[in-house]
Amino acid sequence: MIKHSVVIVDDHTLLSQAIQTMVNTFDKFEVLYTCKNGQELVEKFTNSSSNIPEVVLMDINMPIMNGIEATDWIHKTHPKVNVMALSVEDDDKTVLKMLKAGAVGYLLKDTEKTILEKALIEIVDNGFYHTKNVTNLLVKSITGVVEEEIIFRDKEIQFMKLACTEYTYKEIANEMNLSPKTIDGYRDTLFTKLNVKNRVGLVMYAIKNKIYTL
Amino acid sequence: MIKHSVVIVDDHTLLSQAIQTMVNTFDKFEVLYTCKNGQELVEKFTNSSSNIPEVVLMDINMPIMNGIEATDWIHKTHPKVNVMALSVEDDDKTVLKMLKAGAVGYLLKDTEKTILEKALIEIVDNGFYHTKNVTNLLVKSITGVVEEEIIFRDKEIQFMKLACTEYTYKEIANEMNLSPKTIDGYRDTLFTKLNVKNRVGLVMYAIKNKIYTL
DNA sequence: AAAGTAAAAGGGAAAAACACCCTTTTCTAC
DNA sequence: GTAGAAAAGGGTGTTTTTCCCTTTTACTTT
Repeated sequence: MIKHSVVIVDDHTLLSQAIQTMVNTFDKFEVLYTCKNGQELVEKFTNSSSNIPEVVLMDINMPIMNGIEATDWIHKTHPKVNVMALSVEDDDKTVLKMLKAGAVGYLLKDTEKTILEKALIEIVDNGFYHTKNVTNLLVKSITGVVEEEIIFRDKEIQFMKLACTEYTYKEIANEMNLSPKTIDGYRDTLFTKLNVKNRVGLVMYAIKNKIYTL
Repeated sequence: MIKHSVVIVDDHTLLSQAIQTMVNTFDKFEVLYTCKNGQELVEKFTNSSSNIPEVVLMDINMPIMNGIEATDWIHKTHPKVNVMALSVEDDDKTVLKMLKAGAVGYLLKDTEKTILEKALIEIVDNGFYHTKNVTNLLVKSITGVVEEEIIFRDKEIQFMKLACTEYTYKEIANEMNLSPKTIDGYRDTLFTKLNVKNRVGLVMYAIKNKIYTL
């Protein structure tokens, strides 16, 4: 029997190797190789067409090129490859971003071995696998319950990151080579955009939405 | 050949099962069972003496009873059991806490399969396995380079949590049924204690040290 | 009971943050 | 090219934060 090829992308070597060992115990699947991040995957894909698998198991939080960017890239350049997210993150926004990027499945790392096998089989057979949670989320998203992404400009992102430090606004202005007044403007628009009252609210938003990473 | 028994504790089922599969491929080791948190492990241990393994692979971040508490419990009640931490956390304080709790090894999830096997072998043979990083850390800790834990009063903790919200200090004072001036005092002593310049510094400290949880 | 100590409360002043409203410049689409 | 939008900068006043330093209150300890 020809086995379906799988590639695992996760920055934690031990985990990707462990999942590799596990997937290799599945009758219908075998792991082609593992990657530590999206960039490594891109290199593998572009190096040789024999490196293109049928399914990619993709972690989301990775350095250099994260799971969302990598999924997006695969979806655009190799649309036949099925990407399944495999993550600890289960917040609505992240899941939706991953699905928008083209993932055909989303599994939490907190699932059973048998579920992983079942999901892989469904993906090669039907082209997708979604748990109840993800389906519910999709329904919520089309009914508009999930609030849409706020778009930030580069300067705003940069400002938010600096606002998460002990710099005063004057120092931030200096750091960004802008007038303190411009910084005041950024702050004011962000306060309105994000519906926060003060700098602490801004900081909490930046952290929760991973604009500033600890 | 009699294999050495291993128990894996990790709240992410898929990962513990994957590591289980991997450990079972090692010649000298076999997995007895896996647990989702410290509490489950305690129950297993107390239920039957046949549940006591030689080695425990312990994750740190878990709900209900975390890796540090669980390691502490094992160390006190079953001193013959070797606990090896297996975590993504690699900050000095966490590692030291784990070692103080009695862990005889500390591996990052970002290591090779062969290292895990090597570490397991060393642990059953010599009673411990430590990477260079951990050894360096231990040297630092005895030379006092690692700063010791700062102790907070209950009111300070409560204040710090509220300082991470959009409340003004006046509102915090109201919330805590204290005079705004008392709150000023808390803030001032904390600024000194933590060596921060302003409220954002305080917020960042509280988040990094998990006093305020998102 | 007196003394000592630490938490709580307070006064005052300067700096920073916040709010609001307005003008000029730059970019971009039609 | 021009209209409209976005970005940047400006002015002014209010509130909050921050920093010193003092006083009161409460709680031990001897």
